[in-house]
Amino acid sequence: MFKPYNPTEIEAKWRKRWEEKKAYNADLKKGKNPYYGLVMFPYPSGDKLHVGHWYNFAPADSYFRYQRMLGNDTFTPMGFDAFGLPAENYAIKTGIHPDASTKKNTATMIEQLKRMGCMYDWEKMVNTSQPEYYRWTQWLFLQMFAHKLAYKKEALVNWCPKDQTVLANEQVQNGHCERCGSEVIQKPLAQWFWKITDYADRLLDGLEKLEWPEKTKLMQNHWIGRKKGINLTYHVAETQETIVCFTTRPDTNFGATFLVVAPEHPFVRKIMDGELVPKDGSLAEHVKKYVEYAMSKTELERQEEGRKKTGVFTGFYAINPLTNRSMPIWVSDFVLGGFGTGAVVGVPGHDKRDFEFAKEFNIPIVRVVQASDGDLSPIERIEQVQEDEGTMVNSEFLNGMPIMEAKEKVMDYIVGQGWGERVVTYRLRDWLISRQRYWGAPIPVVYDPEGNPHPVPEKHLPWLLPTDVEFKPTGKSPLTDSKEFIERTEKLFGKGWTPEFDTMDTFVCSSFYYLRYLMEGNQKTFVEKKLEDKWMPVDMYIGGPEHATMHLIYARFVMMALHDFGVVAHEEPFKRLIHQGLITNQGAKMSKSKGNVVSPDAFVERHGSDVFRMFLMFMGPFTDGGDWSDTGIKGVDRFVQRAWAILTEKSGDDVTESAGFESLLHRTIKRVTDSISSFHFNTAISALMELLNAAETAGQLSRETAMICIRLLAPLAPHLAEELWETLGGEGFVMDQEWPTYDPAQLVSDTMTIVVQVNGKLRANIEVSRDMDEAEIIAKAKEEENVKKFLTGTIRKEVYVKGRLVNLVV
RNA sequence: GCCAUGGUGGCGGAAUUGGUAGACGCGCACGACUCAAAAUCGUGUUCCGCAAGGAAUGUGGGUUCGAUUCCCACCCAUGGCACCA
Repeated sequence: MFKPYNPTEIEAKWRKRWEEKKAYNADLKKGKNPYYGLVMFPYPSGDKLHVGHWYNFAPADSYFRYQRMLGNDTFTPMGFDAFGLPAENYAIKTGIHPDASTKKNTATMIEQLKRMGCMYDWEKMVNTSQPEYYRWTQWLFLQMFAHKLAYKKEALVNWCPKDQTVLANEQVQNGHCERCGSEVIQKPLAQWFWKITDYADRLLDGLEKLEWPEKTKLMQNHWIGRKKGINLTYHVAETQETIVCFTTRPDTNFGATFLVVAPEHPFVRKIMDGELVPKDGSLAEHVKKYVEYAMSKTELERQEEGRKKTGVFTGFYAINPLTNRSMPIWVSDFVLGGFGTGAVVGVPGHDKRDFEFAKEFNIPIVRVVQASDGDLSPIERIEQVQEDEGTMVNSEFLNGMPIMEAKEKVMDYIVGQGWGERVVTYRLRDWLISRQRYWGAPIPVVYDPEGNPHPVPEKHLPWLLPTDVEFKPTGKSPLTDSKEFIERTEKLFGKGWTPEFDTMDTFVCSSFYYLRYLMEGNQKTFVEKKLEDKWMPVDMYIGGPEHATMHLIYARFVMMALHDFGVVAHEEPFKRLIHQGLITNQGAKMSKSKGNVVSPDAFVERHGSDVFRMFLMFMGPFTDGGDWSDTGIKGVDRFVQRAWAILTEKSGDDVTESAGFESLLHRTIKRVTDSISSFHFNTAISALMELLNAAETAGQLSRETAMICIRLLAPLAPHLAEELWETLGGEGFVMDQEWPTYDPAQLVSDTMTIVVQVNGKLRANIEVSRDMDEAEIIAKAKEEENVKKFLTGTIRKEVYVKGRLVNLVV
């Protein structure tokens, strides 16, 4: 009596068996072919798991199951990135302690994750908010401190005067507080930094060896932003002053006609203070007025003004050493005080911003690069500004050289003359790790009565996060409230000693979690070297593209630093990386605040986990994502039921398939293999659907073929595959079986279909045997009725593509 | 503005060393089963046309016997960066 497939009952049965047999618990010491498959660990939000999580985790699991069937000892751990702002905000709103809400949320999420049927090794779970984890976050800080990679300095933070709190960049919208709308101000605060800039070159050069999406590598490249250029020193005429300008294009310096300094530049300060007086005294007043105006502008006002250039002449001139030309010195806010040297040399013929500025204030424009089309006319319109390529003109000894060659030549010359020095600049800035927040790992630092920082000795770790704290914003770090924290510090270090009240950025917690998974019961060291050597780097890391820069740069930096400290053997944490696409709902990212979060629970309840995860994979390529819609889930449900029916009811030992079917089976093995290994689960599923359709037409399957089909299905529908495997008498778990291989000889058939075109238009299909030669095939093609009909006039050309088509041109 | 990625039926999507565009699935239509409905199964389904045939992969051009695929220009969408010298 045929029984339809009942997912609820059967999925529960297999999950129980997997757990009993510890099928997913990797023996980190024994594994011979280590394969470390990792998905970015989730934040345990109150929204529970949504469809987006499933879209990320389930296909990743299918990929790792496939790796396991290829014979790898796969290790796929899971954990929680549990510190962070949402739990703290929730606490402010409801009074529920972040630790309580986090624990509740993680418990729920673990249950949900287990229902997915993923092969996570829960014995190795980590939770960054627990002392046994964050002691290592603090240990990392101590290492950074000991190796002089941690330092304290004043930095500006986004400050909301009404809410009395520091805001993250994402909480600032157009210069205003996201919650109350007040204007956000920049407030200086002494904070801890990690010197990621020391690693800028290595972070950049290391990208080459990584098998990451090119897009992601490019983003990191821009983020680090290495620029090679020169600091050129200009003398200010009739004074003892000099102004240093950074430029990456010294080759165009014969075309320099002005200098611009930022309003914050010391030279401007001297004019305002009356230390330097221009010949025309009234100019000093103008400078003063302009600087006041520029400094008062808010971010918002600057944006509104767009790109229109403003500025004033200072009354002073700089001398270009190359040409001896006097160049007027201007002040303008398009030059940034904090970048480069805070002064730029204006070459309006070959830089668009300089051009706009020169046009605005009638400064001469000189052409020193000939356009690639040979244009040598004066530059009058912005389209003529030649920025990228060309040949030098009007530049004495550089004339006739391509710009790259001229650049090297002129730099050597300038350095030789002592007018400047080569420098490399980076866009990357040091990592500010201090947060004036409660829900994070306390920075393990204490201050002596004189205010000097001292690291908390390792024996006092974990340096516990106090619990006697109010979460209400007061304008200070919440830990300032804790009596216990202050008493603890005085008791351990002495009277007058105070703890650091800031906590660490959660990106610190997530910068090394992949090492903490490799614990194997060991909690005594940060990471066991043998295991690290064996399992790292992560073979495949899967997560969202929003982490392309921050998390993925911080993790690389930390790994490199740990390597230099002698803690780990490898320098790069993630060998291969792929980003899943984003699932939106009505075009928007799913979030509780927008109220568009789709829960997977009802679908899983109704169709089972296998159907739901396959449906997500069938939607389209994994890297694409898409807008959520449940239309079509029925098709996958039907597929599962039909697969169950055919494989259990219509397979037998005494069946022999047709040659055509056997060939299809081998082509399917190839297609499924290729699809899964390139994360195109959608085409893997459609290939299996086609095979099933053919099997239905054939009526019966041999047992051998059925067992191949089940193995192909196993990574995609793990529960169903186990049940089928058992029903058909397979030994052990199907996920422990070998992945099927195909016979290349089966991929080609004896006959082939040749397409016949006349003038490029399809007119007929002919079946020919594989051994027919070109002349025979063309002759056969010409005999087709529908071909003859269109062969009017003489044949001018006959094209034959082997095994594919004939095209007759008349 | 710059950089990156993409644009294919009613819908999700498939197909690229240039060679039958629309696989697979959804939806829809018709039919079978049913008192009926659901479920299931079968047939059809890019558009225009009764048909023969023609048109069609964002738009316009180009290369080619042949272009979704290569080249040029443009439009649109998404993501990232943004006065970075």
